[in-house]
Amino acid sequence: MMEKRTFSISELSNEFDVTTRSIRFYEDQGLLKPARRGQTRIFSTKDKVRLKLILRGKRMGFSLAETKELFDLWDETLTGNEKQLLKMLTILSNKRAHMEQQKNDIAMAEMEIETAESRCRDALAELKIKKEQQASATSEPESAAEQH
Amino acid sequence: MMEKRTFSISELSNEFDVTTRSIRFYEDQGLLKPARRGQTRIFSTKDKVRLKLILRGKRMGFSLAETKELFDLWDETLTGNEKQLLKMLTILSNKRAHMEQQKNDIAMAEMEIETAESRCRDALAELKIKKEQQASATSEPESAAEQH
DNA sequence: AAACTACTTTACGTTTACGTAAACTTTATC
DNA sequence: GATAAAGTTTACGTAAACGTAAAGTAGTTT
Repeated sequence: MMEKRTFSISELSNEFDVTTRSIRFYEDQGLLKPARRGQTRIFSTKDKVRLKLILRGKRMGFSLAETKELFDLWDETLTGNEKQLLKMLTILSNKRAHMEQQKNDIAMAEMEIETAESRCRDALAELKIKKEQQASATSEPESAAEQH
Repeated sequence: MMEKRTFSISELSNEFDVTTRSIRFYEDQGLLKPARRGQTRIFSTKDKVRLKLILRGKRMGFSLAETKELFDLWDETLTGNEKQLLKMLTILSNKRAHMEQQKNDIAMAEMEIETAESRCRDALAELKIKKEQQASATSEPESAAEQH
């Protein structure tokens, strides 16, 4: 019932399509904290979840530093004092605002993509008509006379 | 009725909250093509629109090179051959996919932000209760005896 | 005319997020 | 026990997107 609970670096690398270099870099920056067996890194499911969050954060435009700050604050909420908790709430609120902006951006972009697509389709249709005219002009030479 | 049709670099800089350095850099990279009066740049409304698109692209995670490619293809659709138009449609389709991914990411993140917020609120409520208990313990010393 | 303001070019510096190569260790396989 | 496979550290290199400083020009206000 329980998922496999540890992962090698290459397993994560394959699963998330990210280089081992990147994973090690994320550890170096304090975003991941894999255990070790000898020298070898052993990643827990927590590490795996965090890696997923890192990558999603990147897609959303967050820097590694921002994501790390969130992770750190999140850990502190377990034992956190009031100040930390309030700071966390502030940051979460900012993320919300950021996401609202992004939703707006996406909505605008979607509309523009639609108009761009129809412009392309129209242009293609134009080309097609021209081609057909050309074809009929060569196969029915008398129509060339009509062009006078 | 018509909007003012030209802008100085600092006007755009102020309006979009971006440095003049960035604007010049965008020109340097071929994303903007302001006219000149002597040495001085004169930006048209088209430039202004493009600047807006550049910035929104950035917020959406597009590189300047990607945005430039879109601009170039867009211009070509006016005179474009079939190949260019089909390429444009492909790219637009990719952008759509990208945006679907982003919408997914945002939806997930929104959920997680909500759970994070309630965790914070719960923790704050806990702290408040503790504080009140402490306060009543000091103001009503006999309750200390109850702790036996 | 002097000073101010906005604009310009040139060019080197900086941060982020890795890529890439070299040299080494540990573990599994033949 | 050699050799391959997967892992490691160390360290220099790189692309993108500007920041920043220097030095010059062009118009305009005092």
